[in-house]
Amino acid sequence: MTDHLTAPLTNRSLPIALLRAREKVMGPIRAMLSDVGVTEQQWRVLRVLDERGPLDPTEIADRSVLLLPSLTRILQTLVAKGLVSRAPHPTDRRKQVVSITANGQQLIADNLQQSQELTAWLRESFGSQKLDQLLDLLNELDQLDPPNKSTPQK
Amino acid sequence: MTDHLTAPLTNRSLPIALLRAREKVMGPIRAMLSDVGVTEQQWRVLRVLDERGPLDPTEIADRSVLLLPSLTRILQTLVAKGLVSRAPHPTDRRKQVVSITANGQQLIADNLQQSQELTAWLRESFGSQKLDQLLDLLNELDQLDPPNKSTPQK
DNA sequence: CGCTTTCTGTTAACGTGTTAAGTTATTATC
DNA sequence: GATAATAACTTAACACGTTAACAGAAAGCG
Repeated sequence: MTDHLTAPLTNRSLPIALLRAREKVMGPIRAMLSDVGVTEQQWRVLRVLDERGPLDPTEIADRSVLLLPSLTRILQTLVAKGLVSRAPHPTDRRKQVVSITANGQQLIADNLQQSQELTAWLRESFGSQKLDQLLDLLNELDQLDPPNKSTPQK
Repeated sequence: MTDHLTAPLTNRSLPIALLRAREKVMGPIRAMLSDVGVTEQQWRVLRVLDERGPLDPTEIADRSVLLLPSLTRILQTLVAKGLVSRAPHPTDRRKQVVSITANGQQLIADNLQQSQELTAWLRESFGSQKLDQLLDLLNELDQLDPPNKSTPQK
């Protein structure tokens, strides 16, 4: 075995800690969603569209934390399921406008309560204050600039 | 659009915040690993084996936060690359013993410094104290029991 | 001992993550 | 205003995530 005097042990690794935490909170949510027949990612897209109204794919991808190639496939699935619809953008023919359908809204309405119960469970068992603290730290972390591999100076 | 008076906005959702944070810290690491020709998951497996010595697949999966079916494929790849080796378990013929090879150790040695630099960057730019606080919160979150879908009372 | 149950790992199938390349449409430049 | 960048997707290819089904081996039990 190599010498690890200076190697951060994997159990104190932020990437792994983030993975485990995500695993913990997503487990119950996935269970709920599988009953409805949508994946976690499809649910995120529906939620975003329901929250913000019609959007173009690029903005959907950004808000639901998906890459465009993934979103392309997901939208195809959601259209096939009749949960969203697409229309050409009025002025820019490269773009599309994606909207949630009535069926999509219904799916959300049908599961929102259970979703909120899971959120409430988390807030109770973990502690409201600590949860907010955690969210603040994560959001703050997200504001960081990635390490400069020769700072883009265009 | 549906009424969202009670729906937690996605930008205050813990699962999404965890995703974004993970994205932030993994970006630079992925860049480093792609130069070496191993994926993030393969790197995790190698790190674990290097840290703890030979292990059976189940424990590797647990420690590197992978599901067994994924690990099965990853180990096949790593064996093919000559970075790990497998041997039958001495007493339990269901099990295997997976070890990192000299090449695997060399790969880690070659990249450990850069990996640590990324960790150091994170600690500096985010703040050592906040990083520890974040890790503590995440680990604590991981200790929670999932919501009781009829508490397992065997 | 024979049989069921549990454990360990694999395979299969489908959806997503990630990178690279390709298409069509818009914008910038000379 | 033709041409070279850019932008908004899409497609393709490969790896992983997730669930379910499966095969072999060990444990529990009658």
